[in-house]
Amino acid sequence: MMTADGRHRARRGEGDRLRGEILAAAEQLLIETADESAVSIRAIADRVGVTPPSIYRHFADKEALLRAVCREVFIRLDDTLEKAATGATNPFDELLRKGQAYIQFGLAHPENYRILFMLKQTHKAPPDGVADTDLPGSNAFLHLQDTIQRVIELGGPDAPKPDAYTMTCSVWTAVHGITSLRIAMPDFPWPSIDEQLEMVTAPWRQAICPNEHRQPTARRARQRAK
Amino acid sequence: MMTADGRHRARRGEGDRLRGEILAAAEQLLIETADESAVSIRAIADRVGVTPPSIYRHFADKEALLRAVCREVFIRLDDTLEKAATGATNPFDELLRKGQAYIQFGLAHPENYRILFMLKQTHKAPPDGVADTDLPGSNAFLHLQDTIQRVIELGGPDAPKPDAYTMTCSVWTAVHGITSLRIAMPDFPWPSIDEQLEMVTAPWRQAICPNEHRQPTARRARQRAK
DNA sequence: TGTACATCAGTGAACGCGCGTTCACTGATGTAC
DNA sequence: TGTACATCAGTGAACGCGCGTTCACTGATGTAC
Repeated sequence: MMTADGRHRARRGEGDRLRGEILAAAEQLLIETADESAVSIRAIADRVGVTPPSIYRHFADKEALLRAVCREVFIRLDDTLEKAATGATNPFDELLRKGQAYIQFGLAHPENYRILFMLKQTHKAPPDGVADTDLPGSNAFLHLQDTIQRVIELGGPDAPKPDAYTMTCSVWTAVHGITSLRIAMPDFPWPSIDEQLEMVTAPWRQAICPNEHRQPTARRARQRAK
Repeated sequence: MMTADGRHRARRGEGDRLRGEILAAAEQLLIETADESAVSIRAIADRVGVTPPSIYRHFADKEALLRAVCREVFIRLDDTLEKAATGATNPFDELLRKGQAYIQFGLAHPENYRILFMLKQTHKAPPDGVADTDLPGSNAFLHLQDTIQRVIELGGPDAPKPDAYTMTCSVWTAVHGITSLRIAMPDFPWPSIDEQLEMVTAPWRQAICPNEHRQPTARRARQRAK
């Protein structure tokens, strides 16, 4: 028997092939249509070239499928942030790079970002019996907390020592604010992202690294790169 | 002829009565069900005690209805912020109060907040021929910009003088981040809102009012209130 | 004051649609003899 | 090497559902004479 569009069906051991194609198609649809409601079981099946019921051989229901998509996107987000961090010259620089990468990731894949952080958390609920810490989303968070811990330790003995966890939440919250508001209101006359990041971080830089001179972000980054 | 649930229908001049009831029902449904998809023409009509087609005598289509709901919510948000500002002892205090009120407003009416700032901007597009500045949403923004202008002027001659518009966007973005991430992920172990606000504003307070002593927000507020 | 009439707010039935999901099935693939 | 058989990935048809919207209508309200 052939698949609807002429592909041969998966062999015995290849059950995961279609599974992967389904996930890829779901993500593709999210990106292309930029419309969560366009991502239906039927549309996904269509895109893969398969009939809707065959989805159910790989996912219990739509909910489980979306949960799997979230998992993929979380992993990709974490990867992106970690890659962005390599090559940083110091923890503060690393934090800045991660922030920029986070925003760029969200703006480049707005509907993916949307299902992670702008919808009800249903899709993100762990399947029964899986601890929160096993979720790929928390990896990105823990990695960020790492960076921030090092930023805090960077400060001189007189610098304020905020709680790393609270500060991680605040940083996340800040970049999420920039990202999600732009996704929701792309037509608003936003200032440039660099301006916004500079405005948010400038006094922090001052407070945490009080012995450095205040300079525009971009200039500092360029100087460090030398 | 009587309405479906026994109310008398509106008299000639009272066309706006049902209109108002429809808007109220739509908002009620958003709040109660906390589920945008539960707000259908049919559900709204049911709630009002009227048949679905009668909605169309008051709104061209569902889109127009949601636009009207947004308008109402924007007005209420602006009111809430302005009320929160009265009684502030200085511009910085005013800004803080507005920030707190904004977050509380969002958390108290999460689905209302959601349709304003977490969905695609379709509902918020002005009807043809209406300038952006006529939208009630921009009132709240302009009022906030006012406050921030005064905060900036509060700083001594040596304090940094950031651009008021950019800074307004940043403040909005910051409180939106706190609000929307909590709405999307209510089960995350967030720090307290006060902690988060303090963490975001502390270095700013330092930078803008460098001649004041740094103190925890709450303590300062209490002292001022005396 | 009484009557004929126009208005128009709201009705009731129906439309076509796309959705998630189910069910019994088919037939290519792999395996045992 | 050839054949009978079990497996199970994917099919095709159908389900019931709630949705937004349309249409011709009804009958209470207000008005003109």
